[in-house]
Amino acid sequence: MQGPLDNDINQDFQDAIDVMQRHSEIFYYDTDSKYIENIRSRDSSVQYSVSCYRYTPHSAGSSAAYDWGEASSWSHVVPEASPWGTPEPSVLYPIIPERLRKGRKKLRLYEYLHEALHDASMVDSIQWTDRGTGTFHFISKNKEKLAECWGQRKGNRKAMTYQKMARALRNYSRTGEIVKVRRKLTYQFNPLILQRLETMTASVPSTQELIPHHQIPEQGYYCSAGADWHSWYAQCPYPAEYDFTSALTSTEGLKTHDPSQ
DNA sequence: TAATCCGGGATAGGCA
DNA sequence: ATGCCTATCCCGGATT
Repeated sequence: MQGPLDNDINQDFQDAIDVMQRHSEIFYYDTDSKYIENIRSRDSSVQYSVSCYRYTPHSAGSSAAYDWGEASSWSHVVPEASPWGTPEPSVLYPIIPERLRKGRKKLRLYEYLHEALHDASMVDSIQWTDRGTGTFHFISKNKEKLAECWGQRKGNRKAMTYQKMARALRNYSRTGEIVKVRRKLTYQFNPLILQRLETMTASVPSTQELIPHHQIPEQGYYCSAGADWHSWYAQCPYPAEYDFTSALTSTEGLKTHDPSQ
């Protein structure tokens, strides 16, 4: 349940992020075992803010794959020197560098969209409509850019288009992972999926980490996915089919009951 | 009327 | 080799 106060806090918090995004350029890149995140202010009077994270494999010395669900793999460290004192990184990675994903199942579209929703460079393509309910929308003008990025991320030979990406999104309405909202270019995450994505996001560096913790409301955006179940359930095309118990415990996608069983 | 968006069948490709 | 799952392709209808 989200009260008016929560909404006010969330709105203020979102406003703050919007201001940051408007006045800053946020870049990510990684070195050997470190992931460096920068907010470079467009206002020269404001100093850069830098966050640096060290990725620590659990079995030292081995080539252990990055454990997506393991929060302790990342630790916040103080960078030895400002990355801006070093040559500009030639490659800027998306929020989750693809090469850190090895050993993990293929990136799902809804995971990518969730990433994009936290990616300042994608704010002109996709935005939260209501983060608390997991509702988001594409920006008509730039939605193709997001689709192209998705296609590139997948390594497709042919260019991805919004048409094709939206078709994949509609497939999710069958599994309940994402449903279409009766509003143009607007979709909604399943609350359980959103909760899981938010949990994963919280274990990986994000722009949220750049905000001093004492300034983050305890029930901030990242925790507000506690989810408007009723509104989501109303959108669900096959509500009777969802197995919420297994969905809560499963690490995979939502399962559906086979009526024939 | 054209452009855009949406829905869905068919199929390719990866994976267990 | 097979079946399942997901993404992609493509077309037609609805909406703006």
